[in-house]
Amino acid sequence: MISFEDFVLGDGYPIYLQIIRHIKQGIAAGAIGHQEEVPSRRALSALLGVNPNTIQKAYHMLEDEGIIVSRSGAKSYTSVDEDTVQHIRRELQAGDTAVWVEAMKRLGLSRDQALGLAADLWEKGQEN
Amino acid sequence: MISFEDFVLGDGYPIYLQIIRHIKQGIAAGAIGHQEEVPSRRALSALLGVNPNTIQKAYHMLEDEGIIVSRSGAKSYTSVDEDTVQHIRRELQAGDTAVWVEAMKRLGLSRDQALGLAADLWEKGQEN
DNA sequence: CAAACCGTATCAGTTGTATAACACAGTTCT
DNA sequence: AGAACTGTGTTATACAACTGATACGGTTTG
Repeated sequence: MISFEDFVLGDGYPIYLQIIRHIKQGIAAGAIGHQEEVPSRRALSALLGVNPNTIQKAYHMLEDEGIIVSRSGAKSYTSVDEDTVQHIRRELQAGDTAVWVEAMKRLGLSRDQALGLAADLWEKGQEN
Repeated sequence: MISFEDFVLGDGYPIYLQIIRHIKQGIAAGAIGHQEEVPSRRALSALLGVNPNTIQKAYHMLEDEGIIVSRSGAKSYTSVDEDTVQHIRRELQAGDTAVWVEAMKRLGLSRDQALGLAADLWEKGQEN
């Protein structure tokens, strides 16, 4: 069963996109595997305090990407082969990093200044 | 006069927040100084192809932060002392970097893996 | 079988963002 | 003084995101 323990609702960003991202992150990090049970729409909506429709929207889009398989009436499961994992991993890693690099460049930082700042902030948080 | 040449409207992110960010980035990078003229609401709305009310909302919030000074009827100017510049610089640099570091940690990357990925992507773009 | 769950669908309502069309008063400049 | 700008404010409209409530039929389990 996929866990939503460390999941906290962000501010302005659409909830359904946050959920999609959370699951993709879990897959990329290896915390979520193949044929793993997904929380039901109702259960997750109750846990997060959001509307079931919002969860449905997120799951539906994940199903369009082939990451989730749903059968009417039954529980939903993940469906991630090795190619999918690699694809998601590249998508998230390279995407986020490119955005950050662009932001740092626009702020006028040099490569080493930016990397130094990141290295400093890495230690401030816990773990890794 | 503040330039909006290299400014392109993004996809889903609110336009008024993009405008606020663009001006703050210019100040943090040193491209925008003190007592610099800000494009009029009407002129900028025509240039970007958005509604004047959207520009007004962005300028109004910048005025609340003390970054812009507006006198009814006259042109608007920036108002940024050294403390403000430092504050904005920290806000943008540390904020973006903290978000990126958190994302990389959640993806299961080590510090060196993340920094290596960033260093690679830094070269791919132009300049700096 | 029957209860309890599940996915799926529809409807109306609220909020935030953006558009559109104005109006009014203060300023700058010729 | 008068024209052309400026900032400011109002109202109505549109759309996407999210909420709230409800319903239907399929699956699972005791």
